Amino acid sequence: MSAHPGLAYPCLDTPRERAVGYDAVMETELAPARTGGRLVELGPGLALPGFTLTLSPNEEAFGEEEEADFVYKVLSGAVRTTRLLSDGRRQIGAFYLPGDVFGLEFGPVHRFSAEAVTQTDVAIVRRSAVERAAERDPAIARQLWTLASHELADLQDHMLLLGRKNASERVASFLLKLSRRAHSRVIELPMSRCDMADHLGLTLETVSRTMSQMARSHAIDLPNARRVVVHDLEALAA
Amino acid sequence: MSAHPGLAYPCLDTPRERAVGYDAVMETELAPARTGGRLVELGPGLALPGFTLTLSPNEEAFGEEEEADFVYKVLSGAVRTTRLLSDGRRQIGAFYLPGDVFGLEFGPVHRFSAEAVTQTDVAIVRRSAVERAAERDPAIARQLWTLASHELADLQDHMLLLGRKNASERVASFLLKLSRRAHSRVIELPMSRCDMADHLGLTLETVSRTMSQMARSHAIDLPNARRVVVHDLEALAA
DNA sequence: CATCGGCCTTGAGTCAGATCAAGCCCCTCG
DNA sequence: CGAGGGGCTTGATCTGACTCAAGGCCGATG
Repeated sequence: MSAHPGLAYPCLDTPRERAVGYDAVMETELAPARTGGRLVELGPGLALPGFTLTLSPNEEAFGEEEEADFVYKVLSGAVRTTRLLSDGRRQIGAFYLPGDVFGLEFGPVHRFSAEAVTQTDVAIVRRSAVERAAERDPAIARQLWTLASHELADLQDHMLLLGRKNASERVASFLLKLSRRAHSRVIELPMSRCDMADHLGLTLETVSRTMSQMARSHAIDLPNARRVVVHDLEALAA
Repeated sequence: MSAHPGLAYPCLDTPRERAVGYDAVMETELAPARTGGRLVELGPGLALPGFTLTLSPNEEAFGEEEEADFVYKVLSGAVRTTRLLSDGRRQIGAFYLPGDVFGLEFGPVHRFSAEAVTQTDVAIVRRSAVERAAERDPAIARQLWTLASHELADLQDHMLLLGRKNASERVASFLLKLSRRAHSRVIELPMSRCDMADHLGLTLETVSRTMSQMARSHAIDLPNARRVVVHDLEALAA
């Protein structure tokens, strides 16, 4: 459970080194009884033995093309999944907040990398254990399909956002989603403007300007850069 | 199996009427022996009893929010999946060509609509039959996960395209994908410029201009609007 | 407490792609 | 064969978001 030093790099610095530290985890995971394994609840009524692990900011949980041996659940902090173009352009597919499951792959390898946004605790479960459980119990299989279902629905929504919405609609949709998710009009943003931009298909300057504009028009409050109070975003989005 | 008249509408005309014709299908499907049911191969070694159906251009296979009772496979023609914004902006999530399976949902309802691009034959299988088969046989369940896997991988790629690529990269990626898919440098485009634009997050004019430009620089040939011969797209995309 | 380094904001200028507007091509149908 | 219409192309213009650049804020650090 040791935290490895996060790799500091500017916003658009390209190829990141793989954070190490998995060998130890994999070893301990193979002997759960001796090393403090615990039950991880991947879904309602879907608990499997696994382990916890702390990631430093920007540390990778897994990299693109890496073997998908584990399924992850965020306990605290935040995780982003990213794909890179060879020249360093980056697309953040999704952010995962406490309670979210990520890294649930269908194929043998991950098709994107996952990195901690801030210091983050994750629980991990061996994929083989998940698969065995699903084959034993159709209800568990259905649970997994439900997880994947929400994932896919979010991706579809996000494609519409990336393909057809303008800057203020994108930012508004994002903030509304976070607000709904937090059940609160007050949002703590764990991610930088650059992360938001790479998620929304904008530049960080445009994100910043758009949020300033929203604050000026009293659709939101910005007590500081990482805190947003939503007032009248519905009106603004429309 | 009767073809219902396609609804003719301009490119960006918004809310489409639901094409009817399912009641008949559902009835026949319930009595397969008597009405010509056949085995539909959803994946390698995954054949289930189902039916065929012909869709006219622009006819819906299913609509957004409709119950996901069937899984579909394209036999001939082409299908697009679309999501709409209230003001008519449209995002085409994917095109499905002969051999492709679509409409495989995790949740109870479809999260997008599916329409025929051209006249299209599809095979349909009851979803309940698919689920029952998956619960009986883990190998079938794995087949379904593989299908979903490719779907998800494509969505991820497409998000990167929508979020971070410029117009010529988008068109180039699209044409390359079709070319790879067809195992041929000659592509027949079943879809209009408008459909391409709504898939790539561009306007139809930009798609047209970009392709003309590619033809002028001899990266492609355009014998006519719906046929493309790929020459040197790799170079152009880079 | 001063300095440093990330982030964030803001401004000015530019440009890729959207918008608006003809006109063309080609297929269908009378 | 001529008219009509849908889809495609092309041109002119506009504009929203990007780029480049400067400076401010703030937390970490010595």
